[in-house]
Amino acid sequence: MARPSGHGTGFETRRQETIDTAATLFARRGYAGTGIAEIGETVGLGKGALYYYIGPKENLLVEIQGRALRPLLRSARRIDKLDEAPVLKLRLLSESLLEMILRRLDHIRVYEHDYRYPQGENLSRLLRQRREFEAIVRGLLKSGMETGALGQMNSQLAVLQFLNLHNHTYQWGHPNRTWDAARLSQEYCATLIAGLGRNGVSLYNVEAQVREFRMRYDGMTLMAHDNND
Amino acid sequence: MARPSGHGTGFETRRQETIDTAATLFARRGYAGTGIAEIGETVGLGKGALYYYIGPKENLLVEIQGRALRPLLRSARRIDKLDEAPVLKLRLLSESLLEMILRRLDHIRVYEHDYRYPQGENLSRLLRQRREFEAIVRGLLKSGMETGALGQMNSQLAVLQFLNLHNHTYQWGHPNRTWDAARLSQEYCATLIAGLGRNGVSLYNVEAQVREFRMRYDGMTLMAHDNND
Amino acid sequence: MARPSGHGTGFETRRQETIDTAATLFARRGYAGTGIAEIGETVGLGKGALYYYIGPKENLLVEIQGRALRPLLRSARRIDKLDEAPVLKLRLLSESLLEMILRRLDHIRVYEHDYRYPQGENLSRLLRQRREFEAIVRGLLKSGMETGALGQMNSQLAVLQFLNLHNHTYQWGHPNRTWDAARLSQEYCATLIAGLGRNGVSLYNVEAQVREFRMRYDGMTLMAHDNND
Amino acid sequence: MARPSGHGTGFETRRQETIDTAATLFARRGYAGTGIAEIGETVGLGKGALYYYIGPKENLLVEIQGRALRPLLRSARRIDKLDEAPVLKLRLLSESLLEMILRRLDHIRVYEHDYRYPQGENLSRLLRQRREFEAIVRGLLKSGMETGALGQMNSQLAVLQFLNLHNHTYQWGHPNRTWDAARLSQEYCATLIAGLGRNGVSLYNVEAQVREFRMRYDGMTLMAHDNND
DNA sequence: TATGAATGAGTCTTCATTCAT
DNA sequence: AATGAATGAAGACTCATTCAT
Repeated sequence: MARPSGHGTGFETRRQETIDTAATLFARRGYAGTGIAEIGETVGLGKGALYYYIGPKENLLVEIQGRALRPLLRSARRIDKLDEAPVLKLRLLSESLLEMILRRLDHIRVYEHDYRYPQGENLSRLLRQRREFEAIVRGLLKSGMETGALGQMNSQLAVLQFLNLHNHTYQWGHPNRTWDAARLSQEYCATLIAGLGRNGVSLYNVEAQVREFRMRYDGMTLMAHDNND
Repeated sequence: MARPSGHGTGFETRRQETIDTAATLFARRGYAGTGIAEIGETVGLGKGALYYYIGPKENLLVEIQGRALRPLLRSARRIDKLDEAPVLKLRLLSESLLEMILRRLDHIRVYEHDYRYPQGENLSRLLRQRREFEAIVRGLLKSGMETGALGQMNSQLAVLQFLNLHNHTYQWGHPNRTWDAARLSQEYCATLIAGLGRNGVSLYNVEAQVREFRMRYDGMTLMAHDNND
Repeated sequence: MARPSGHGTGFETRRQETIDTAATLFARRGYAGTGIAEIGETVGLGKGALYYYIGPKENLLVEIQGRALRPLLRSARRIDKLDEAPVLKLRLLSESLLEMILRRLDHIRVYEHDYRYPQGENLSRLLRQRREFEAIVRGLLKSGMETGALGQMNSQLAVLQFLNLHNHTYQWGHPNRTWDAARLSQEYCATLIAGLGRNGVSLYNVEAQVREFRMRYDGMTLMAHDNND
Repeated sequence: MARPSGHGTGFETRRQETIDTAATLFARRGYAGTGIAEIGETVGLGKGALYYYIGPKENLLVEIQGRALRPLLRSARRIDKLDEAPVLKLRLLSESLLEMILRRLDHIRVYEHDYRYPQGENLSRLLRQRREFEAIVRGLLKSGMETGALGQMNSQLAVLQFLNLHNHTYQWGHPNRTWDAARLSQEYCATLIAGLGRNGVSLYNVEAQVREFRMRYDGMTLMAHDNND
């Protein structure tokens, strides 16, 4: 936990490399099924050094889950605040979520499978973040219904379908998959809008909105990337 | 595997109880995170006795996965052979799948999370069954498209959405949930039919078909229950 | 130990069969490496029944060692009492010993390898018998030297060579071996007589004595066989 | 097998000490009858540390057997290549073998009793080495017969007697025994030469050869000692 | 006579973690 | 910044033994 104050240049780099490796291995064999020694060998560090960089094993899990959830929440909040039509925001959120899932397949898999292991504050932080994300999705869906773009329905049922459709994608995705985040988002949202809407809101309608939005905010990225996640 | 020939009356009962317990514990803490000793304590058997009933730990996993997959495949095959409209069959399959998921939440969770642990023949059997189930779903979706009930689309993308929507439900379901399998199936299928269809195939249409089918085959159960699953 | 008094007809038969089986298995995988369960399966008895016939595992070892040592001692004593030339008696003892070794390869191997396992009275009886056998050999060797048939030498050294030569044979013998006990005995004794003697006592001399002895005591068996060993 | 690359100074020392201890214990109670825990306690290492030094239990057996067989084979090969009379070479080999047996009684006992336990490559290497040693002995015996120093006889029978006489010595030897390797070798070879020879080749002949050889190759050691065995 | 069920100590092995250096 | 050494609890699994029936 409390790391010694001063660290050399390479420290953070090494640390992040180690977390990367752990994510790959945890995804492959599960958190409980992966040994600290294996991680050490893969990154080329002795067991002692591992503890210098990471501390106890659970930290790895916390970091991995944080890497998935933190940027996701950040972009969800950013999108939520946009002054756009709810369905458009849903569509943007969907793509953002799928980008994360496809880009960090390992992390998501670990997050989905091994979220039972953290304990105490780590666990409650995790659940808090998860709930906030869901709340944003629920809010957008409700707004969509209020504007009439989506048909009236139990909002929890709507959230359920939105998240099922998106989150389970990690079970299928391969990095070199045919479909990228944009395409999948388009498909999923088309299904959800037409399906939940049941009133003929055109797919092309939303996609047109998306294109128009992108022109306005050219270059703006809704996903948080790289080093600051 | 080859259990010693003769066994008393209580043997199979005890054995099934033990598998039940294991399913609960595995669902809670994961396969790798649950100790044999813990299972023993919970069912009230010493480590030795556990091995008498079950053999190696992996057997528990195999049994649990079998309990989920075997009856699922059985009802999928049965539904597939019916001489009915593809979309109706999809709706029946959906309900059958959700029934299993809700009735055996523990088993499904174990199946989804710990399917990497079995090895050799156990693993390949698992994958074979999984693929067969998917193939049936894909077949029905294609037929649905051919009859025009569903819009034309990449069939893999359709399978993906069908399974995501259904399978991820285990992450939400509680036994005392508001929604039962019938209700969820109705919702999911409405979404998929309208969403994948994109052409106004009426929801009520399918549900009417379902009601009519149930009248004809009154009492017939498509889910395999009880002792033979 | 204290077996219930009355036993059915088959009891002793079954018991001996079980010991046979144990000897085979112990020879193959060692005493410590062979499980009670394995023995039970091989003879077709449940674990409970095994205890009815045999009692604790160590009994098997004691029985097996007894089966090897008891008849050996009996014939050694019988030969020792004969009123014949010492070297002839050595030759007869040699053949008797080799017969036992070749006929009961399993038992001898168990006896040689696993004699450390018995404890207490079992162990001391074993050692007592072993010493008696050696004493007889030593006595005969000494007499042979006194009569001048063998050269003078340290008698312990002579015993050592006699027993090494014979006892180690179990490591080589196969049931269908080219050489039978008579042939091996002839060879070994030729070596020992000429070797220990170092004075030209002819091999043929002894073998002639053997032939002549056999004529006189035609049909008499020096080895104790079968059920009474 | 593949030990992690870097190891401190004490590592190999500790490791060898552990193997020493294991040899003593295995000799006393057998491989299968000796627990890892017992070895640990005796050397003063926890179970974990034991695995750090040795790895799986079988490694101990392999090391012990190697310690006996490797130097034996090395000196056998060296002796075999000498340009001396076959019977002299046999006599040198005999002493070399007895030196090993008396110096490493524990190891030899383990080697003779527990050679069934290694598996796979370990087992086949063992058997290969054993056969090579026998082949050298057989070769020397045959040469001895060809030169007329030994009488004609079945060579397998000669090997049998040579090895029986030598190898079984481990059952008798104590470190503080009256007879050392040189004396025993002299005795055994005298017996074998006269016994197998049956033609009056003088014992003193060979011993004279030995003395003369030792003068020529003064200080040369045929046994491999120390750290490199 | 024989069995099925149960036990619990014991088997070898692995693991996360610590710490002196 | 990193390592080699050590620990000890826990891992899965086996085994000889017992006993009610």
